Formats: sequence, C-alpha cells, structure tokens
Amino acid sequence: MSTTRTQRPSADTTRADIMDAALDLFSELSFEGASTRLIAQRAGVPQPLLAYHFGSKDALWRAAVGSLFDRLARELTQAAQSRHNDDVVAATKSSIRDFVHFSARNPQLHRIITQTCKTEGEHLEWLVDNHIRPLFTRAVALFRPLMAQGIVRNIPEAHLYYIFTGATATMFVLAPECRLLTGVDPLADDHVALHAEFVIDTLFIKENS
Amino acid sequence: MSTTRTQRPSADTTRADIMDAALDLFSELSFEGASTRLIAQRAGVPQPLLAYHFGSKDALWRAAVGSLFDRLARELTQAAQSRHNDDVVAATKSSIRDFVHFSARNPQLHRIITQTCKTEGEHLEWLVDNHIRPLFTRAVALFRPLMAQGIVRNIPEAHLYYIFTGATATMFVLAPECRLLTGVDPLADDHVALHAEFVIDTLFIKENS
DNA sequence: TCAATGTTTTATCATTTGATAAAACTCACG
DNA sequence: CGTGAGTTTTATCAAATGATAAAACATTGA
Repeated sequence: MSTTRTQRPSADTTRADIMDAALDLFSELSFEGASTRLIAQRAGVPQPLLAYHFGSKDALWRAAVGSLFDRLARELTQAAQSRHNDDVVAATKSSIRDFVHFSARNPQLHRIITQTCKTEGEHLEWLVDNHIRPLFTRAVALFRPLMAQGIVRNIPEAHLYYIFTGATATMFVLAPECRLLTGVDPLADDHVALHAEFVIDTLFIKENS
Repeated sequence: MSTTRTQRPSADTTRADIMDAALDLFSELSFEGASTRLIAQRAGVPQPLLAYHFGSKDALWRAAVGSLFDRLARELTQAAQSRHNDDVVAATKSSIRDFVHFSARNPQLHRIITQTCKTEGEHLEWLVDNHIRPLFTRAVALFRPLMAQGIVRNIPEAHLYYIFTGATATMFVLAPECRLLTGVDPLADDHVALHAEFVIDTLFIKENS
C-alpha cells in the first residue's frame, strides 16, 4: 500500500519459501548434502533462482540460519517480557519451558548447530560470533542467580550450558531414531511438555521429599 | 604364522587406516561431505583402493561405523566385568564414567549418531537395528533398578535415555564450539572427569545435604 | 500503451563426485 | 628363480554439483 514497497508482489515470498526449504534440507542433509537443486525443487522454483536471490549457496545458508536464530531470540524475549512480574524461580522455569518448546517445534535449530559446530571452519566462527554467543550469555544469566541461591545445581558455566542444551535438544534432534527405538514420537505436544518438566527436575535441586 | 593367513602382509593394516580416516571424516563432514578422495588422502592411499577393500562408499561407512560401536560395546563390557563385585550404586556410577570417557575420547561416535539419526533412511534403520538398540537396552537395564529404589530420578525410559546421552555427549560433540565460546577444551582429561561427575549429580537424587 | 525495472526461466559451463577397467607391483610358495 | 593370487596404482567414465549468461516474463509508473 505505502509508496515505498509498491513493487515486489511475490519476491520476498519466494525468498521466504526458499529459506524454509533450505532450513529443512540443510538441517537434515547437512550443508554439502543438501544440493541447490533439491532445495529449489522443495521450494517449487528453478535452481538458478537461489543464486539470484542470495548470491551463493553459502549466503543462502547464512540467511536461512540467521532468520531461525533471530526468531528464537525474538520469541524467547517476547515470552519472558509477557511475565516479568513472576517470581524468579517461576520465571526461570517458564523460560526453560519456552526453550524446550521452541527446540521441539524447530528441530532444525539444534540439528544445524550440531552439524556446524562439530567442525572448525568459517561457518562455525560465523555462527558462534553472530548467534550462539548471545544465546550462551542469555542462558548463563538465566541460571546464575539461582545457582547462587542453591536452587539450581552449582555447575561451571560451560558444563551447565551443554548439559542443559544437550538434555533439552537431543531427543528432538534424534526424533526419527526415537520413534524407531522407543515407539514414542517426541515431537508430540504431550511429550514435549513432559520433557520440559524432566529437564527442570534434572537441573533444579529437589526441595520437598 | 599359521598357514591360513600367511598372506596379507599389510592389507588389513591398510583397511584399518582407511576405516580410521573414514570415521574422522564421516563424523566431521557427514556422509555426503566426506569425499572418497579426501578419505583416501588422509589414509595415504589412492582413491580406488577404498572400492577395492570395501566395495562402495556405503559399505565403507558401515564397516567403519560398525567397528566403532563394536569397540564401545567391548570396552563397556570389559570395564564392567572387571568390577562386578562392587555394590550396585558404585558400579552404576562407574559405568556412567566409562561411557562419558569413551564419548570424550571418541567424539566421532555421537557425531555419527546425530548425523545419521536425524533423518529417516537406510543408514538410520541399519544403525538402530544393529548398534543403537543394544546400547539403549543396556542403558535402560543400567538405570532401571536404581530408579525403582528411588536413587536415580524416575523418568520414562525414552526421556531418560536422551537426557542422559544428550547431557553426556553434547559438550564433546561440539568441542570446537565449546573452545571458541568458553575457552574451555572439553576433551582435556580433567574436564572429562568433571563432566562425568556433573552428569551423575544430575541423574542421581542427592541424599546428604 | 510503452519503456524500464525487477523477477523468473531456460540452457549451459567447469569441477567434483563415486565407480570401474586395466596395468603394475609384491611376495609367499613350488 | 618364476608363477600366481592378492594388493596397489594409474587412467578414465558418467552423473551430479554450484554457478553464470542470456532470454522470457511480469508489473509498475509515465
């Protein structure tokens, strides 16, 4: 409607479709395994359109991954703000639940983290500098006060971060394995909610009983 | 020495070198990302030798991955047998330490699990049927008696398995990220030992204090 | 309506991929 | 010796990959 963006009737819709397809395929097949032709096919566009919109496969990866991390940061912040008057313990538990739920509904996130961060290289450095370090800082800030009060287990930052994220995400990352192995679909709503409580149980020191 | 295997002066050494190189590269770059030429180069052999010894890239993957899981099963069993007269709680904690240490010294294991088991396909089915299900059964058998006694947190099998393995392995799988993010090298002996105790703390219900 | 801009499509390139064929080599055994 | 099975090396193939050039197609604004 406004004069500044009268053009582009469907161009950024196309961009979004391509990024969605790219996220799915990058996260499942890894960067090298997801060919630009396959991504294009899933997005329903011809292959050279990816280069037109993003310049290169590498730039597409950064755009798609960046948008996912941005969405995570945005949703966590919004949810936390919407209950800033709860007490600290309840607010922390709610934030953990938010993270668990986002991890379940977007298993691409931790799949891409794992695939990228297990190998040194430019992708790793870009991801850590631009997206993972803020997440780490946020997680540490979330737990530190409760650790000081003896409510959460007192564990060094690095260990706590990986125990927390590993305990949270692994079941969702390996959802196909979990179905085959246990018959349980970990992405079903009830299992996600249960999993969040188990993660909380695991990190918080039990008071009663 | 014996007449049956007088031949093969270095053939199975070559096979072992190739499998070692393949494990490193498959685990870091994923199946598609690790080219047969790169694997051959790291093993110090020409590329067609892989096909000669293993038939195909797929068969090489199965051989290499299978040997790693076999080694895991063997080492866990041996270590457990060597202390079968400990009490149950101490023996369980020792088995957890064994698993944590193996995961740290062989990060390829969980890197390959993650890379394989996040996507449906023949590799997933082969891995679950041949190697992961026995591991799962073993883990469940390890924890079940202590859960019944109220010593370990009472959590459904599937959730417990992924909280345990995720909490254990993630820091080692993402070792390059961890170094960049925290400055800590999680594969250093002291951090591995610490991590094992934190995982145990996390799963066992605290008694004293 | 027409030109111009932004977008989509078609055709094609050089490189890399996993695999195969065939030649060269090694070495235990007769 | 020297022959023959087992192993390594060299040369090469068809298919797939990421990228580019250029043509075709809209849609907007004059």
